[in-house]
Amino acid sequence: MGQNDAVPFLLLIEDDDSIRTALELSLSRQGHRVATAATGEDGLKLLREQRPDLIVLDVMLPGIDGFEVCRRIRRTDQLPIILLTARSDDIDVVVGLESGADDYVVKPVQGRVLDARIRAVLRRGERESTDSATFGALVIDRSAMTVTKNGEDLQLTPTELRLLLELSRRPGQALSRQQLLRLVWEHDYLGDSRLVDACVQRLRAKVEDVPSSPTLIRTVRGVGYRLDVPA
Amino acid sequence: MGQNDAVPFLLLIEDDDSIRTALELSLSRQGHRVATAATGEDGLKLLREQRPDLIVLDVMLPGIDGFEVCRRIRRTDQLPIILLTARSDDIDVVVGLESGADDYVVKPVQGRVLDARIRAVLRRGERESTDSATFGALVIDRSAMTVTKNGEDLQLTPTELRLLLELSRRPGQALSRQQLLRLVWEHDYLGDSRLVDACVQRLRAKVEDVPSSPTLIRTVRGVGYRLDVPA
DNA sequence: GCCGACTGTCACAGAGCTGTCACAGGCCCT
DNA sequence: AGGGCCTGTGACAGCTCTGTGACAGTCGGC
Repeated sequence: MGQNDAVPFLLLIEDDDSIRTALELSLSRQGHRVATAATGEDGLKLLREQRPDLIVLDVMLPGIDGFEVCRRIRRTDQLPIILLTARSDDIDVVVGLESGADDYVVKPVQGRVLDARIRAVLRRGERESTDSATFGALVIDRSAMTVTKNGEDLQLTPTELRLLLELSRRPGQALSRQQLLRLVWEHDYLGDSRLVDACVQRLRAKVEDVPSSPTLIRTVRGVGYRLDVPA
Repeated sequence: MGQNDAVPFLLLIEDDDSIRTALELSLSRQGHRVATAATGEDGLKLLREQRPDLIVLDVMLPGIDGFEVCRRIRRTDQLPIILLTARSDDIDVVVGLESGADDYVVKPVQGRVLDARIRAVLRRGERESTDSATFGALVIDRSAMTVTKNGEDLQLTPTELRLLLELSRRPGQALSRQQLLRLVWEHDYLGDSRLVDACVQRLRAKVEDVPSSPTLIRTVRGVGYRLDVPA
């Protein structure tokens, strides 16, 4: 199963021998592992046997065409598919993408362009499960609801976590105490309480390297606080 | 906040008035909600305020260009970005995709093509429901609907099984009690009942090695629970 | 340097959250 | 109809977290 290998494992389905060979060579050079097939049937068979990470699929194939291969794959599989074609009609692009492809590339295509598109599609797949933001050594995983600093898990309380999440959604932007109260506490009133300050302090104690001279959660005098993106 | 709306909420960043207006109209017709900005700065500001589901970003912008906007967004945000440009040089495509964009579209572009590409990027490959999933010593067989621990069959009750299945479909992702109620019980309301907690506890008793210090089904304070993939 | 305003820090009491348990009703099977 | 297993509920204890007020420290303007 290719899913978690470091090197992407691709299946290239293309009937034209010279194009197939050229692309296989080029993609191998870019650091991919490549399996190839010349027909849709062979491709579907290889897919089941080898479980690639991504499929590059020519549209004009003998027998069942690329659109149909794409649809059949999509009935049972969610793996990324890039359609490859000589036709650049808009309607083809739409049909291709609607049959479930992730991208549609028009031939002739430079190896490094295809490579870049492959990486973009694979990246997208990885991202679906991890919505994260990075601030220096701090990584906020919004789906797991965890925060790590230099790779170590930080134990944040629910309020601290909500505060950090709201700040991280507006990086570099100063948020007033009033705004933070609304966003994090869902209060509308502001007594002159030290509520926000106290929570910021507790958060800094866990997040900052030197809590007394913070570099991430900066104080904006007369306003509130701001989460900075280190340079 | 666009995250869970049915209608995709897009942010279009494009400095050319006529193109921007045309695209906005076209995308609205395709059923999207659209916000627009004419500069990178305004776009970044709108992004933070409005939290769109996807960004369509022109490359040639006054001030900071599209590539740079893209890179800045990627430091803290994982939302999909489609680059839009008049230049079709291969090198630009590569640079664009490497600055973190999900797709790269060359102007002029038909509305329905852009729409198809937007939908392709947004299409969330609902996590592939492979037949079996493994979490440490735990193996979940979705087609047989059985769960084994160190090879031994576990006798889960129907509700426990549904709960485990829902958690395992989103490994590493924290699910709130509310979400779990909807997914497992098909409730919409959340009284302060201990329902979810009680079921989790029963599940842990069967699934965890040491139920009192669980390593698989983790509590996320203030949120809910999460099924972790052991390292 | 002085002053006022703003911010950081601390300790503590009360609130809130979670884990746990016992129990009653419901469902299914026999 | 009876019995056994599931399931949902409420109560409760333990623990963590939260909000508050007081006070010290810091910053900036004059």
